[in-house]
Order: sequence, then C-alpha cells, then structure tokens
Amino acid sequence: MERDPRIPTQSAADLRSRFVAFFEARGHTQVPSASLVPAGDATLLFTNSGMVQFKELFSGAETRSYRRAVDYQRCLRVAGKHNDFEEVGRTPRHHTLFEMLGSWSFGDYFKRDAILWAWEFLTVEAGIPADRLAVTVYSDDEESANIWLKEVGVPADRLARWGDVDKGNDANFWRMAETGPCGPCSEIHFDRGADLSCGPDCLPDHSEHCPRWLEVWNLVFMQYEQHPDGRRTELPFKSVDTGMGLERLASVSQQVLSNYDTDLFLPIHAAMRKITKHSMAEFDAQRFSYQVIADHSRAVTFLLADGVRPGNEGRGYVLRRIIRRAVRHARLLGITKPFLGAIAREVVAIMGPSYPYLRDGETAILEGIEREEAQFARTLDAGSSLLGDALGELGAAESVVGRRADDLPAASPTLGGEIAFKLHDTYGFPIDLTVELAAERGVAVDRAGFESALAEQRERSRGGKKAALAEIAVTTALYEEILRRVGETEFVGYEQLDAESTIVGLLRDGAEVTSLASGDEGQLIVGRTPFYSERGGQVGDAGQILDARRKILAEVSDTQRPVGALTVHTVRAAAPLKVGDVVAMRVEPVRRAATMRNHTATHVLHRAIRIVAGADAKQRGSLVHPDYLRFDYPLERSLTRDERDQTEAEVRRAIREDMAVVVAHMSMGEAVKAGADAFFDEKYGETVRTVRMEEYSHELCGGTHCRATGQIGSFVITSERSIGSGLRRIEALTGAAADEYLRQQSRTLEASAEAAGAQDAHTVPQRIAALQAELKEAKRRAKAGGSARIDLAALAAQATRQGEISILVAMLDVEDDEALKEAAKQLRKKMGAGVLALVRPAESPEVFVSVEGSAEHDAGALAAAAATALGGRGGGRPAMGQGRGAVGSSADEATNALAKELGVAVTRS
RNA sequence: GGGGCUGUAGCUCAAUUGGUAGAGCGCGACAUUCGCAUUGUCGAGGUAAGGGGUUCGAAUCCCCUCAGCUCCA
Repeated sequence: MERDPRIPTQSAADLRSRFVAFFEARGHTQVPSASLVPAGDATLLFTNSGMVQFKELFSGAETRSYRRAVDYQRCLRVAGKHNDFEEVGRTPRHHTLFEMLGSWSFGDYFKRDAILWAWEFLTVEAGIPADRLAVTVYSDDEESANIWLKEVGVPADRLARWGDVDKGNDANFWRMAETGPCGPCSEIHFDRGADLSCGPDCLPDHSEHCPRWLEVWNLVFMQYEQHPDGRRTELPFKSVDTGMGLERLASVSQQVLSNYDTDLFLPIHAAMRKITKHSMAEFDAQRFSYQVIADHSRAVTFLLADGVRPGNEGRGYVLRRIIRRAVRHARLLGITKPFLGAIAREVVAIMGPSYPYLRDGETAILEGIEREEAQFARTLDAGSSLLGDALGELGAAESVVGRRADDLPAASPTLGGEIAFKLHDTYGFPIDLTVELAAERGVAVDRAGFESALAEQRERSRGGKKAALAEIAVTTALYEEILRRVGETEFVGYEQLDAESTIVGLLRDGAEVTSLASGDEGQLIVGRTPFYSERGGQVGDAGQILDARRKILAEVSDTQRPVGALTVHTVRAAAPLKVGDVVAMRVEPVRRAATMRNHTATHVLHRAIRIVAGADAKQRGSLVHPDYLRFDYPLERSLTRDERDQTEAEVRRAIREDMAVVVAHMSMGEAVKAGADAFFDEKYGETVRTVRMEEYSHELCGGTHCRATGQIGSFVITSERSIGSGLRRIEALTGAAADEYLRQQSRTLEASAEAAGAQDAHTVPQRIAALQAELKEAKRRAKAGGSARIDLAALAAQATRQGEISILVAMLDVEDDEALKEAAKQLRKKMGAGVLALVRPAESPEVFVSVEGSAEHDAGALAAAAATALGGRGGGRPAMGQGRGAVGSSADEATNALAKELGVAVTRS
C-alpha cells in the first residue's frame, strides 16, 4: 500500500498513552483495564468489550464518583456471541485478544462532545488527514448527522446513513440486550484508497465487506430504553460508550495492511522466527501459522496473568484450546519442542509497560505454559499410537513425510469419520493432525463423517447449559427492572443487627407479586436491611422478619445481591406479607458472630499462609460460612506437615496478639498507596472499604468482622488439599467449632488407644504397627499351616496311576477357596500331569478340578457335574474348573461322584 | 452442565473376554567377579481406586462414588 506522507508513524504504546492523556485533559478519569475474567457476571465467560466493567452504570444500577472515564481495556473474543477463534490468523484484523481504547460519559456530555473529541483525536493527535476519514450515522439520527456535517465539516459524500431497527436492520444501532439501554452509533472509518473500492457507489461500509474502508472507532450513544412491549422511550440518563481498536489504529498510523504488521506483533514474529530460523520469504509463505501463534501467545499470556489455568471446562478449557492451537501451528512450522514460553516472554516485554500485572505474573505465566505444553505432548503421543493402529488395520502404506491430503489418489483407503471423531473426542487428538498423519501414510479421512459426529455431540450438549443460562438472564433482567424502580437497598448491618423497614418488593416462583401467603417461599426486598448479602466470599445472613409485637412473620434463610446493590432475602412466610408492610428485620446473632470469627480468621490465615508458603500464595477465592471457612490459594505442591503446623501456630499467635480490627473508607488509590491488598477485580476509582489489623493485614473487604483478632478464640485447620492443578484449598474452624473438633479428635484417639490396647495415646501408632505385623504373620502361618497340616506330599503319593497320568480325588479341609487353589498348585508340582479333583467341605462345598496333559478329561465338565450333583452349579475350561454345591449339601457326595466318574478311589487327607 | 476413555505389583503394561492375577523394568538375597559393570538363581511385593449388585464363580458384566485424561457447551 502506498504511504501517505502526511500521516506520522506512531508506536502503539504512544497511541495508547496519547489517547489516555487526551481525554484526561478533558476531564476524564483514567480507569485501569479490568480483568479478562468479569467480576460478578455469571452470563459472561470473558470481558469481550470495553463496556463490561461499566455495565451497571448504564442501567443506572450503580453510580460512581466520576462521570467521565477513559481507559484501554484488554478484551477476549473466543466464545459465545462474538466468536472469532476460527477466523484468527486468516484475516488481517481478527484477534482473540485485543485492546479497546474507550472514552465514556455516564449521564454527562453527549453526542456533540463525543464526536468533536473523537475527530480531534484522530486528525490532530494521530495526525490522520481529514480527507482520509469518513463517517456513518444511524438513518434517522439527524442530531449526529448535523454535528458531523455542520460543526466538523465532513462533506456530505463522506457521511453514510445506515440501519433501520424496526425493519430488522441493526446497523449503526447498539443494544446491550433485548431490553434495556440502547441507542444509535456513529462510526469513523479510515479510507484506505479508492483503488480498493468495491464499486462506483462505494460508501463507508459498516459490515466490512469493502476492503477500502476500515472501521476504527465506534461511538455509541445510549439514548433510549427498550421496553419488553416494544416501546422505546428516551432515557433520562444518557451515556456515551466509545471504542477504538488499538491494533487497527496502529495499522493506520503505521500504514500497514494488517494489524499483524504493527509494532504490537512484529517483535513476536521476530521471536518466533528466531526459533524457526525462517527467512522473511518463508515467513510470508507461512503467515497464517505465524499470525495464529502471535495472536494466541498474547491471549495465553493475558489469561494466565488473570489467573485462568488450563483445564477441561469453562474458561480453563478455552485457554487450553488456545494453547493447543498455538502448539499445533508451531508444529506446522516444524517446531516440536516447547516454544510458547519464549514467545510469552516477548509478549510480557512488549505489553509489560502498559500492563504491569503481566510482569508480576511472569513466573506463573511461564509455569502454566510449560505444564500445558508437556501435557499436550503426552496427549499427542497417546493419540499417535492409537492412530497408528487404526491406520495399520487399513493396510496403510509406508509413511511419506510431507505427503498432503490433497495429493492423495481418489482410490486411497479412508479412515472412518467415527474413528477420527473418537480420536478427537476421547483422546483429544486434533482432527487436522489426524488428516495430516493419515495422508503421510496414504490414507484419506472421512471428514464429513467426522463433522456429523461432532455436530451430533454439539446437539447433545446444548440441552444442559442453555436452559440454565437463559434462566439466569431472565431473572437478572427482572431484578434489574426492580432495581431501577426501587433503587439500591441501604445496608445498615455493620452497626446493627435489627432494623425497621418497609417491604418494597416480593417475588414468588421467579415472578413479582404483591403479597405472600403464610407458608409461601419467595424473595423479599426492603428499603434498608441489616442482613449482609453474600459477596466477597462471605455467605448471606439468615434471621427473622417480625411485626411490631415481635411476632415472627417470616424466616430468612439466605440473603443475596443478584444485581448491583439490590439486596434480596430468601424467605418462608409464617404469616401473610404484602408490599408496603412495615416490618422489623432481625439478623440471627449467633450465626452472624460465627461468620465474623471465620471472616476475620480468613484474613489472618491469608497473611499466615504468605508468611509460611511465600508471598505468591495470594488468596484466589474464599468461602466464609458460619460453620467453617474455606481458603483457596495457588501453590504447586501440598503444604508439608511442618508448614501446616506453622501456619496454624502463626494464626493462633495472631489471635493471642488480640490486634484491633479497624475498618476505614478511602479511595482505591489511597488504599493501594496504603498497601492494602486487592485480590479481585475491584471497581476502581471508587470509595472502598478496607479492613486492617495493625501492620499485620490490610485488605479491601466489604465483610463483617470481629472487633479484634482475640474474638476468633480458637483456630484449627481441618483439611488441606488440591482442588486442581496449582490450586490448593484449606478448610478451617474457629471459636467453639474448633474447640469441639479438637475435643472429638482426642476422644477418638482415646477410644483408639483403648481398642488397640495401647498404654497411652502416644504409643497408638507403634501398637497398631505391631498388631498389623502380628496379623500378617498369623495369616501367613494359617496359609502355610493349612497345607502343612495336610501332608500334600503324602497325598500326591497316593494318586492313582492311569497310564501316563495320575489321578487324585481328595477332600481338603482348608481355610477358604484361596487355600484350596494354593494347595492345588503345590499338588500339581508334586504330582505332575494328570487330573486333580479337590473338594472343600463348607456351608456350600467347593469343587476345584485341574487337568494337565490329558485330552480325555475336561476339568470344567467334571466340576460342573460334581457341583450339579450337589444342587449347585459350576464350570470352567478344559484345564481348570470350579463349582459350588447348594447350601447344606454334602462334600462327601461330591467327592464320591468325582471318584466314580474318574474310576478311582477317594483319597483321605 | 452433557458425553467418551482410563484406574491391575514401586514404574510401564498383559491376561484365550466370566473360570488358578502375570511379564518387563525396579527392589532384596545368594551365586558369578579382585572390585565394578554384567550374568544366573531364588525371593519379596496385590483390599485389582472405593462401595454396592448380578453369578456357582467378577480384574472382566451392571449401578454409585472418587481420581485422572479428553471432547462438546
């Protein structure tokens, strides 16, 4: 493409920081890039656009101290509605991970400022000549069109109008969901030159069909509220959400045709070529694979840094697929050794300055990659041998390296689609690898059969999750509507456990109602509540709802916050309740106190773990329940017995210190400066609540706590185990529960000591070891003694000779069927070839027959006949047979029958 | 959430498909050797992941639980 000398080349890093500075200078607060794992959104797998962390602000469910924001948001599109996974690498501008530069107005400025600033940034800061830009607006958005035409001065032929929502054309119209905030968009496109035009009437094309136009910036004006009945009304609270892909902007500024040729990717390609030793020509020939690897290495690095680990479900599975696809493409480039770690290092080097958390997590990132690469190598080995067997059965030819599937003759043998699918489904063997390896051995693969098997499985899988997700979406929408109507619930539970309030909403069976009858179960919403709703790992409060005379109206079993700060109590009504009633809310005090002990103990434990196992053992999740606490942290190994004891001792020491627990409110920035640990993706820029225990522990936390650590009382770890690769979980008890646990333990030990006959608790292990040795010895003696008691040599000597073979029919009174088999083995050694028929007297007598070196006799038949004679059954093979008579039948009869059949006398032992 | 596969000696894996649980490596002892390596002989080592069922009889068939691998969502 021809260079436009008017456009100054700028690095992606410069563009990123200029963007932030530009909007900061215009009153915007810089908000950090949020985690790829969305905080508190069950319907979303990954942060897939800039607006995810602001979602609650647009619906009015949440407010913040700022009304203008600017950010660069890492986004991932690999699953769900926006799924570019398969496109990545094939096109110049599809990515899994990308950065969205965003400017935001929450009920502040609207179309005019958004448009003027966007234009100014592109033409002045980025230096793009106005004649290289064009814009689009929604068909009937005269307001935006006028700003573009009259104020900015865009020529009429550089402005296109698109979209007609009511006729089903959603172009230039944005909506968050079926209902809720929505509005027109205005896009800014870069004109890459008329020579690329798709035709004479070429207009900026929003759908990207025309290579001439590159959409760089989308300005979304949230203007309307979409109601379920189809009406659209003007929003009182209008917002702006703009998003510009950094990779695209960089491609414009650096005047390259592909995002993959910008300085965001060039060093990654270079690092890869260093491994492959490819020339630039070879690189160009293999662009697809190089681009896949470059893209995926970025996604992998960010995902690992955000705490996602490869696994076989949910986010972990997506990460695994990305890593494996990258490895697969590296193999196409001839790389079979681990390489992704080196590439990830390069990604950290490029992105680290803008995303410091990548540097912090570098060790963990590299470990995660190394582990997954090794795991995939094992999978490929297992799959290769299975595939080899399958190909062998097809009479595959000798392997010819490099033979391609396309070059196979039409008459080639074909590997069934179901076999290819089984390899893929059960052994994780990638289909394109199957095709390639089969081709090398001259075998085609029935790809259509594979695809249909895959489609069938998809169909099967859909049933489960879809209904569940849809249900969440429906109830979420309902709660959002309630929240908009009644506003946030006031929480007064930090200071008091009782509060008077008014019922403002009731639900039964997932729908709003105006009253609950006695006995009904449902959800209750009030204006203010002392009930703590489940968040930050602490479970929701339980308690009662009372009337003025302290009569119980309802039992509260749980408290949740489904959306924003709307608190929802799960209740079972004991008396009729209706919206508007004034009630007394009473939190169960014992339960709350136990919960508080466990929550404060969780903070102490967190510090203790980091002291014992290292600072990297940061909290990854926790559950604070009245009965116990649960704490998850990353560690590649189990705690040693010593470390576990040390941790426990450290927590107890901190309890004895009786440190005051001090709660404070401050801005996020102040909290971070004060050294508070923020472990989850907090809402930045806002006032946060911090919980501090002197210099020992300082965390962001909304939970309820003890006044001082001494109130925790007791502490004991009850389990420490793995909950997945690199993740461990501790469960512990505090207060009376811990005391009770320890009491039970010592009681059990006392009982064990008594049962084992040990002098005292300390000698129980030795005592048990001694008993086990004794038991083993006794068993050994019994086994040996059983056959020793019976003189097997003498018995064998009494066998009747019949020509070449000996025949022995005997009754052996031994311990069990195992002893009978053992005796048979030894007799066989002493006796040589022949027929050996043994009977063991018991409730139901057992018959065991062994034949060696005789075609005349069938052991199975003999055993069956003898057992049948006793009303039982039996069988076996010619060399060996066994059976068992009915309960109460006579062993003598069986012996006699066998002796008669074989024509010999019974030998008595 | 819905599937597929696997779990047998310390390790890697067998067993005519329901009929006496084995092999190689590793381990121990003895022999060979000046010693090491080697080689030979003998030996120890099994709750067949755990539990239930069917059966005269289950590693094998059925059900449940647990763990690992894997696919789909």
